[in-house]
Amino acid sequence: MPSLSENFSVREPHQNYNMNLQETLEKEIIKAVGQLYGATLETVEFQATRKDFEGDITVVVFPMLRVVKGNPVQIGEAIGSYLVDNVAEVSKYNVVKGFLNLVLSDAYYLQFFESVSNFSDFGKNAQGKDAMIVEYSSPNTNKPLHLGHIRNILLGFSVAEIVKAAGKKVYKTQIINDRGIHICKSMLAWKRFGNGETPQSTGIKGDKLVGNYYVKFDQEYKNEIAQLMADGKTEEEAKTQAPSLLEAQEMLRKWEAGDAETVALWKTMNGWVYEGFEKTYKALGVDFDSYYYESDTYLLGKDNIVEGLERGVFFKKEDGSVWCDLTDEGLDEKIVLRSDGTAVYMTQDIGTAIQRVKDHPDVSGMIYTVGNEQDYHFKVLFLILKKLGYSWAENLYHLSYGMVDLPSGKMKSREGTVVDADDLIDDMAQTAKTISEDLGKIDDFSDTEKEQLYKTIGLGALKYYILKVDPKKRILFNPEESVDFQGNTGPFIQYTYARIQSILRKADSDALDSLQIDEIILQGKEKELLKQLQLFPAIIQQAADQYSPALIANYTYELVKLYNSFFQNIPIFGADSNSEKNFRIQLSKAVGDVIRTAFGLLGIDVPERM
RNA sequence: GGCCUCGUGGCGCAACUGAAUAGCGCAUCUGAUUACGGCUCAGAAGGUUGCAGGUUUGAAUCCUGCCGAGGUCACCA
Repeated sequence: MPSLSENFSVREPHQNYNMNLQETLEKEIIKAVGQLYGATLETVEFQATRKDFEGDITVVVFPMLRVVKGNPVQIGEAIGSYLVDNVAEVSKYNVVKGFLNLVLSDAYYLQFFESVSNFSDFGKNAQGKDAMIVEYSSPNTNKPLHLGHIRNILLGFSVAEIVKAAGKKVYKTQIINDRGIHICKSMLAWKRFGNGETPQSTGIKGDKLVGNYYVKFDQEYKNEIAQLMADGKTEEEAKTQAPSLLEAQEMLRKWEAGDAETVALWKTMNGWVYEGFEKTYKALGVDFDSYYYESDTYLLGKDNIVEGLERGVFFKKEDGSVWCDLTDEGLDEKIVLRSDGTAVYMTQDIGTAIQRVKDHPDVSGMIYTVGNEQDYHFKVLFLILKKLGYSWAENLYHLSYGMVDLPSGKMKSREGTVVDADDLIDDMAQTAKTISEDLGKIDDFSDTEKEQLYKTIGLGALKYYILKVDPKKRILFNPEESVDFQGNTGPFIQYTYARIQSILRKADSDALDSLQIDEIILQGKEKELLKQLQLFPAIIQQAADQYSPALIANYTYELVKLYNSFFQNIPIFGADSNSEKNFRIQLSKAVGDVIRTAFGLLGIDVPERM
C-alpha cells in the first residue's frame, strides 16, 4: 500500500496542462498584491523549493518589500491563501521566513506527463529562420590532432547541437591553416628523407606521416643550429642561417609564386592530412557542413580595410600601415594592414567573417571555438566588426576554453608530451574493456558487439569528462578516473540508460501503449522525477544562451541520480496496481528518452545494453 | 608592469537571475552482507567558498584592494 500520509492528492478532473504555470502565477501574484495592498509589482522571483521544505515552487517575498511595506511572513500568507483560492494547480502553501512555498497538485504533474506523450523530442524547439555559424577544430596541417583539439572539437560540436536544439539553424565549419612555413617544413623533410613514402605504402595515417616529417625537420634544424654554433655563430645567427630553414623559406616563396611542383606536393601532403583528420573526426562522431582554407582566405579582408579607411573606421600612419583606434574602449591601437600593404591575422579574420555571411545570408551570428590564449584577439575582432557596422556583429561569441593539463604535467608539443587524439580514443576503449571484463556483465555479447560497446563507453567517458567542466576552467585530465562507472561520469549515465532499456524490454506492450494512470498517487520520488523532467526545456535554452554543455551534463546527472534512488526504493513491476506499474514504466521510458536527447546534445552515444 | 580568466572539504567538479542549513562523486571512517582487503548497501566525518573590506533584508555569486595560478600584451598565425 502506498503510504497515504505522505500524499495529499488524488486525481482531479482533467484540465489542459498549463505549460506556463510560472507566468500564470506571476500574473496572479501581481494581481493579488494589487488587490491586497494597492501596490504595483514589476516582477516576481521564483525558485525551486529546497528539498527540506514542503513544496514545489517558492516565491521569494523579500523583493516585494521594496513596493509593499510590511511583514514578509504576513504578506506571504496573504498571497499564498489567495493563490490556493484562485489557481487550480496550487493545492497548499506554507511560509518560512520570507519564502512562500507552493505545493502543486499531483494532477498538475500528471497532466504535464500525459501532455508530453513522447519525450524523445522533449525540450527541442522547431528550427527557426535564424542561423548561426559555429566554428571549431581549425587545426594546422603539419601535425596530428591532440587532446587540446579534442576539447575544442567536443565543445564546438556540442554547442552547435545545443544551439540547434534551441531552434536555430546551424552551420558547422572550420578554418584550416593549410598554408605557411610549417607545412613547407614537412614538405622539405619529406622530399629529403621520404623516398616517396605515402600513407598507402606505409600504412601510416596521413596526418601522422606528415607530422613525422615535421618532427624530422625540427631534428635536422636543431642539428644544424648546434653545428653552426660550434663553428662560432651566435644562437641568434644560427637560428636564422640554418640551411634547412632557408630552404623552407625558399619553398614558401615558390609556393606563393605558384610554382607547379611545389603546389602539387603541397596539395598531395595536405590531402594526406585531411584523410587522417577525417578518420579522427569520424571516430569522435563529429562533422562539418563546410570547410574554409587559409590558402583561399588569406588574401581576404584587404578590401574591407580600404572601405573602412574611407569611412573613417581606421586610420593610416605615416609609414602607410593601417590601424584601428580602440582606446575609447580601453584597448590599444590595433594594426590591420602592414606598411607594405599585406594582411595580418586580424585582416584575414575580418575578411573571413564577412565572407562567411555572404556565403550564408541567413546567418545572424557566429560562435568561434578557440582557446583562451586568443581572448584578446577576439575581443578586438568583434569590436572592429561592430565599428564596421555589420548587424550580425552584435551577435558574435568567442567560445573560449582553458588548457588541458595531464597528471604528468603540461602538454608541450615541443617536448613530445602531447597526448595524441587517436591514441587517446583507443586507450579509453581499452580501459573501458578492462573495467567491463572485470565486472563481467556482458559475457553474452559477440566480439564485435563488445568492441563496439567498449568504444561507446570509452568515448562516452572521455566526452562527458571534458564537457561537464565549465569551458573557462583548466582541466586536469586523468584518464583512469574518467572511465570510472561510478559517480558523475559518462558510463554511469550510459549504464542507467541501458538498464532502462532492459526494463522496457521486459515490460509488456500494453504498458507502453497507453498511460492508464487513473487513480494513482504520486510517491515523493516520482513527483521529484517529474519535476526534474519538466525542467529540461529550460535547461536546453539556458545552455544555448550560455553556450554551456556543462549545464546539460550536470542536469542529466541529477536526473539519473534521482532515477536511481527511485529505482532502488520503488518496485517497477511489483507495483500495487496496474496503473502504478504502467506509470513507472512510462516514467522510466521518459527518463531514458531525456537521457538520450541530452547525450545527443553532448555528442555521446547511449548503448541499448551494457 | 597593464589587461583578461580562474581560486569552493584531501582530490575532481556543482550551485539557474544575489537568497533558506553551499551540493555531488571519488578517497576516508563505521556498520551490514560476503569462501574474497573486491562488488553492493546503510550511515558518519570532513567548509570562515584564497585573504581583507564594501553594497544589500540577504553574497561563493556584485564592487574595491591584496595574494596565488594561468593567459595575453608582434607589421606571427
